[in-house]
Amino acid sequence: MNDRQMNIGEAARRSGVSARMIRHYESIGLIPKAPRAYSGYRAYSGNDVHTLRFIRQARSLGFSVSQIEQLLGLWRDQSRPSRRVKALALAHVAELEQRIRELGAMKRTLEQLAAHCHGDERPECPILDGLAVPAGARRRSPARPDLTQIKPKARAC
Amino acid sequence: MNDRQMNIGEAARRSGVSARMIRHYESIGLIPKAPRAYSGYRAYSGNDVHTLRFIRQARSLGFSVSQIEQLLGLWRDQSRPSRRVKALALAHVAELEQRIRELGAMKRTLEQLAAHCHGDERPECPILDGLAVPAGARRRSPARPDLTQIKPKARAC
DNA sequence: ATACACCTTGCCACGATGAGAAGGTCAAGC
DNA sequence: GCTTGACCTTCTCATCGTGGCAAGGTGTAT
Repeated sequence: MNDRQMNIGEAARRSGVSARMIRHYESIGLIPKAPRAYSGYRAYSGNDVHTLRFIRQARSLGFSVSQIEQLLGLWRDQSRPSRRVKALALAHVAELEQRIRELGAMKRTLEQLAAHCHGDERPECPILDGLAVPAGARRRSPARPDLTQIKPKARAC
Repeated sequence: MNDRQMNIGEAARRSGVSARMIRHYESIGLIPKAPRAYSGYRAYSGNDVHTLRFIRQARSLGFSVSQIEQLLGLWRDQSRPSRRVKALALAHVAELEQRIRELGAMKRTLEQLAAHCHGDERPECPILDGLAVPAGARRRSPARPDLTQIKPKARAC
């Protein structure tokens, strides 16, 4: 029943992946090039929609496109050892934890600064003062190398 | 002693902002155009370095460039009400919290999927199955009621 | 004079997504 | 037939912060 071919719009609606992103995924090789109808329109099957849903789900869990590439490969490989999938998933969990820790550190620092700020009409502001002073100089134990330096992985989500 | 003018490289070293990013910040108007020596080299003062450190610190706390623009404005305005700074900071804390929540939700979902995966040589894999099924349709897994119901917070191996 | 470190500008790339332009295709209604 | 409107095609540009590379000018030390 799902063997009906459909255009990109319907595939987008059914999968939850925008038509724009379907084309994008095709262009970067994440999904194979869709066959074209005589009109030049891309033609998708129910199976393709299934794949797109897989991709959307993986994206919503924060997997990068290259990770999804691997996941798709494992998904299609009926004889994969589940060990490899689990390793991928747990590695991603670790990444998520790392990013959560980084954001948490930012939040904590900022909250501490904000806690000391009156937040009224007066100009004195420990928040601005805190930003103006290098992070390490604000510590009780003056560890020279600023271990508080965090490097966001250039990947906002 | 800090009135000495310096080239971009030294300003970068002293502030912790790369020369590249200093030029970038200048080009997008976050910092004013640096005066040029006869050679065409940009000339920076100790004050400029101070500003750059402020920027670096704000970036490391996750403020966006446009937010930093506002913070710089408040920093320079000696008569700002600290209320406005605090509002900015707390709004950013809320953003951070939001992102942390999102990442935490991803992590939790992924951990739950991983917890049910044996992670051995066999191909069966609840992780891939979970990705293949739309999120809403995965309330319970009737296939293995013993695992899903007994272990609420199963930890992955 | 020659080497080398530093500076300049400019373009390209990342990742995932959105916006828009300019044009082709299809199906329904007259 | 013809028009309309929804849908499709490709293309380019923008986001955001950062890095890389290239080609060329400058400054200083040997």
